[in-house]
Amino acid sequence: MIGSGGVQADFCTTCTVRPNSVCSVIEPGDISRLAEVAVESIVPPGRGFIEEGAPATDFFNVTSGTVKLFKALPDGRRQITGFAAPGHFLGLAVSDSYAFGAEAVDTVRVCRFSREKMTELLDDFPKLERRLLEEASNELVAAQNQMLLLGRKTARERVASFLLDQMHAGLPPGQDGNGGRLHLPMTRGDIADYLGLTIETVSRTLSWMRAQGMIEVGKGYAITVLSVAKLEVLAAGNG
Amino acid sequence: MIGSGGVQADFCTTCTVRPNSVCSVIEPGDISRLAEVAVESIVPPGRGFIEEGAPATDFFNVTSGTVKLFKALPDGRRQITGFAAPGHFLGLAVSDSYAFGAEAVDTVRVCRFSREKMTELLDDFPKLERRLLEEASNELVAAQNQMLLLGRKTARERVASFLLDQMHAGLPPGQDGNGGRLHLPMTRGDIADYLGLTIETVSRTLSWMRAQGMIEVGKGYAITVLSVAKLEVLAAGNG
DNA sequence: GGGATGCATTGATTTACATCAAACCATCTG
DNA sequence: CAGATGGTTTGATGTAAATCAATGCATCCC
Repeated sequence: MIGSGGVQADFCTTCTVRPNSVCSVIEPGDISRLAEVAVESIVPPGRGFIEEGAPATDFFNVTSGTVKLFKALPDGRRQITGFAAPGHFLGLAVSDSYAFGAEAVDTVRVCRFSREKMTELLDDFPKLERRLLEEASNELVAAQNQMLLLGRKTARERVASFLLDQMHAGLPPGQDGNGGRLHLPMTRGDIADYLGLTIETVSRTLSWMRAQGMIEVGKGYAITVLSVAKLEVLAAGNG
Repeated sequence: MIGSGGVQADFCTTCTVRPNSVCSVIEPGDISRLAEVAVESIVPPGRGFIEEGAPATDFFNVTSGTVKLFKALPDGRRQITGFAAPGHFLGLAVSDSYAFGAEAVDTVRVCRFSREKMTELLDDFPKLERRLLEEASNELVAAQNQMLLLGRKTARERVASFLLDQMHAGLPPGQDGNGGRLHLPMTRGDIADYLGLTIETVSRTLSWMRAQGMIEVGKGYAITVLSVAKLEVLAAGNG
């Protein structure tokens, strides 16, 4: 385990109030059970807290910030398999070692559980197991979409799909956020590693979209989507 | 639902004896419960039985043969997200429509459950839910590996990884099958759609591997792996 | 202020793979 | 048997994206 340090609170307080968090399915009366197993950690930007291949000792529940999950090849090539937002659950491995690494993009708060105690919890709270199955199913759908993207979409289609995904991410379905304003805490390098492209191609594609009047690229990590329709045409494989 | 026809038996008989099948976690005394909800279908080669986007009415458990799962873009580009072998579970969608299509590669036998009755089963048999969670976790790991392959590996690395995966597929871990002999029921087109390549590139890569003495390409669907070591070097990103 | 440092952007060139095209070789069918 | 069909292989050419290479532009720190 890398970066197991970081500030630690006595108890995972935030995740009991987050909707969709793992802890939120526990009945209020049983919260004390949770206090025995859950510890909150604050992970600074860039710090890794799950190392690919290391013994899988803990489960995590993200309560704030953004986490990048990735796999790497021996020569350093990296594929980011997903960005985990608050409510997301990490470390659901059947194997006894982690199949992926995890690193904080910005400042991240996670709720940490030991795996063996988690097993006990699962036995006692069937709702929790149902919730995990639901989460895993959703991730599977996302993974299949990403395979289609990585295997068959062009660079422009990938970036368009990514921006559209980011607009809907973390929002209840059927809501379009705040007028296309996106924050995107990750670097161009992270986006490239997520989309199976290079930094240069991501940058060029964003520049091209700006020239087409589809987006505005602001300072820092701000991007504003000006035309969802144009991006949707692109992402679907037309345009 | 496409191709919902096909020969149907009164009851899913094969899946109760298959290790790792969904039915196998049901206690023998409760098999009668299962008989109420499970129906076996035989699906001929090339026939689709799950249509992407159609209402998700059923769950399936593959009991023999090989199924290809795929997603498609409007213009016809296709990505095969996985091949489902016996024991595999299909249709675990949270949404009310299927996120992918499924089609028989060779002759396939599936055990079909209605989703609403499946929900009742889940309530009554906690073991079943545990088994599904395990299955979903394994698929998630496979999906992450595939994302690394699609996003970051070269054509040679992809084909090498595929052949190695196929050698271990369906076997208990730590067993190397029958001397490198592989059957591969799918066409070059299927392999291409699975690896994010074209038919021609798959064919050329296999020819190259033959020329390198790594494999033998037999008639029909037979491929023999002559040097696992060479393939492993390739798949890891060296060579 | 004046380097460093760490992203991001833009341009020139290369290349791995796709595309286009032609055989090849089974199996099937009238 | 001839011809059609569907998958596979091999070759010639094209191109989208990678690579190589500057330059820009913040923030940080001495």
